[in-house]
Amino acid sequence: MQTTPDFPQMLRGAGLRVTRPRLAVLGAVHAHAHADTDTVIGVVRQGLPDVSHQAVYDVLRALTATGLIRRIQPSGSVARYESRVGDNHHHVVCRGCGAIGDVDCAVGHAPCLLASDDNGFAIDEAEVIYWGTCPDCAAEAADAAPSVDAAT
Amino acid sequence: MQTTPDFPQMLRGAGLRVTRPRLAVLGAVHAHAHADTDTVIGVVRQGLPDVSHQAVYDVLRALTATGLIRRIQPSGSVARYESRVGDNHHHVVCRGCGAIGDVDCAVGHAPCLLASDDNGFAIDEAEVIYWGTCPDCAAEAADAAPSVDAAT
DNA sequence: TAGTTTTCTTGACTCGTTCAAGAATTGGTG
DNA sequence: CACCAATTCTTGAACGAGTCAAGAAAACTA
Repeated sequence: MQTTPDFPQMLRGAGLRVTRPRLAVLGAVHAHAHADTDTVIGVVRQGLPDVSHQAVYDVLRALTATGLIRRIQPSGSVARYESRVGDNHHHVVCRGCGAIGDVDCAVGHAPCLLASDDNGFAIDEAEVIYWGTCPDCAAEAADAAPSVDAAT
Repeated sequence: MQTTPDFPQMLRGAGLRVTRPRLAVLGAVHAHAHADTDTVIGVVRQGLPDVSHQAVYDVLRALTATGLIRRIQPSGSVARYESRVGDNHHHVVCRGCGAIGDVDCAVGHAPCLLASDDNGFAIDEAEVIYWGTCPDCAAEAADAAPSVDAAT
């Protein structure tokens, strides 16, 4: 675990100018996995109170385009960002609260890249989303309905 | 291939009232796979010109909730609907034009349901989206840049 | 340090979708 | 066949994430 990623170096390496908003956004995404845009704006403004939301949108797009961060967006959710890139991992999403967790690729390396019939598409990535219920929501549901009977 | 699915029967079976907007929406989704809401509205209005967009939204939600149709929404796309349900198939999405194709589950039956580490989530579905380039967009790209050189 | 280009600020705006209240329709019952 | 209650549809407004556009500010280059 790198305790202090060299953000300026990362930006330069991606061909991007090093600016304070960009450092702040990059830092925010590294510190808060799966944060949505609003959360990123909030975190960024803790250090740079006057950053415009537009700047954050621009930066997030630039970072995503250069591969420094990854954008994920499960159905029914707003855009979220994470700093784990290049390792082809996937996500579990809770149907109840929308919580997201990381999941390493299940079947070895790049299993799903082999579709049974690719319709002539040139496939370059397989994105997997596991839908389910997180422990918290499961406990809540069990609490509300402990079992089939036992209700007044 | 069923040429004439019994839509009224399907609605009743799902515990829904049989109304003209619902029959029209169900028919539209069956006739146009992966259509977005706007397309569905357009198709529905060919037969029922005065249906409100709100009714279509309501019906699509009701049909999705009862499992008669499925809603898919790749990142950066609006909501789309399809009538293939219950067979756990997946999708290829073109990065260029957003075209969607169906893909049968690659590794047997329910492969991806086994995540390497489920974070304590109770997983009930694995959704796979293959990202790539459709034949049309590939041809267009090849046309614009036939090879590395050969440009003036 | 000056110049050029990229990036950020400000403010308005779009689009898909949802909310709310009342009118119309459906399916069941006498 | 007529009536009733519940559901569904119409109308019209509203919301929120994200985008567009123009000018000011900052970052790299020489």
